[in-house]
Amino acid sequence: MSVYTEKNRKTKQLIQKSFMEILESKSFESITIGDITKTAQINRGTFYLHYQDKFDLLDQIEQQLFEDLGQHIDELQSRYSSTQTFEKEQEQLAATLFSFIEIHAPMLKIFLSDHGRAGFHIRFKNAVSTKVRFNLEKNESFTANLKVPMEYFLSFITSAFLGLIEQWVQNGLDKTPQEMTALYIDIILFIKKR
Amino acid sequence: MSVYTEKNRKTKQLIQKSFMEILESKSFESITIGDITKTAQINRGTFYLHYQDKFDLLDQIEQQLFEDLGQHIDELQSRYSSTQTFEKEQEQLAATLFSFIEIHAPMLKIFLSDHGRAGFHIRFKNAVSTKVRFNLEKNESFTANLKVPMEYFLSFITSAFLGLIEQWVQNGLDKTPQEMTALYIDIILFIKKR
DNA sequence: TCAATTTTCAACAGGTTGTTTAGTAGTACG
DNA sequence: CGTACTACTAAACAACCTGTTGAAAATTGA
Repeated sequence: MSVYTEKNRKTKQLIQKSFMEILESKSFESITIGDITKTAQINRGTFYLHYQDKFDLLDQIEQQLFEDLGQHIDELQSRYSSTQTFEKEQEQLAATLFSFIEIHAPMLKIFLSDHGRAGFHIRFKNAVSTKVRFNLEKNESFTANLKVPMEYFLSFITSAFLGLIEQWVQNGLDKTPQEMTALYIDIILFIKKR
Repeated sequence: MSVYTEKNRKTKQLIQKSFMEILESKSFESITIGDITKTAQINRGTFYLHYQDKFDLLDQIEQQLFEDLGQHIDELQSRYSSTQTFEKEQEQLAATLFSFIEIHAPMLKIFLSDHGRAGFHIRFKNAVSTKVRFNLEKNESFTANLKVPMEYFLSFITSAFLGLIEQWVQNGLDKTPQEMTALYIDIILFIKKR
């Protein structure tokens, strides 16, 4: 029984790996099921035994990514929560995000590019927003002093963060996650000083 | 002669209008040339007399949008340049951008959503970045004090701006461009005070 | 060995693409 | 007026991709 499950899992993984491979040189729009199964060296019909279509395939990869992201952040929260200042915690959150990005950089580079699927940056932003919102709302003085609607502030700050990520990934990860965190703090300080 | 040119122009416009119309209820990926020509009530072959394919069609609409954006900003620059402080000028630039967005909101709402084409937000960001960079580099004290690479700062700030735009458009333009400018300033002030 | 499961193979109808060829309607101009 | 030009139409074409099917083959379990 579990050998069947294992075989099933391996084929799905093979399909995903081949798919991501092709995605580096071809846009999602122009990739056909035939392209994928040819690379994976499996029958075209086999693809349909595992996925409804190529949208379903991408959906599942995306969902896995967002789940991983959530878990990565939750782990941090439970470890360091309330053992340090609010500012330090924000910094820690930033560092966690950057290290997550580093791990998944090849995938993110594609998904954020024009080879990916429309709207990914929005879905990614929402996934991050949920976590950031939770973190910010823990601090009462923060929410009390915020004069603008939370949704606008969240969209502002997570997009800004995503901007750094995009530049970083586009530059081929020219910095370490620690350097990126420092860079992020430097920008905030620069804005404060002006 | 000009009657031919005019007819040609009108057909292209009809195709573009029909295309944008369909794009509200169907994603770019799933739209066929047949969908477009059926809505426009023209022969399918006629489409190919004006565009290479649906990618070419979207490219031309996008390019027009970015040209308009550039012109909109350039106009502002030539009118108010150097007659006010750097900060006021930045504020003016923000206001100009928000008013441009308001005009093109229906199109932007689609292009930034999952009905659009992958990578649009990057291309849009680049178009805005070019203009913002020009504006920032005019101020020597600004560039002198900036410790982080300009590309990272630009990506950070234009993405943040794009985040506000996305939220605004998604909220169905619940504010005026003036209110959005004020909101933008409030966020900057909030970050400074903390 | 026999049954269950996964994958393969070939074929199918239906749809989309981009091109072509021939024909129609309107316009320009000597 | 008549000829040439232009935009568009209509229909057909091969090539390709889709998602599904039915039967067979290969792998694994008991």
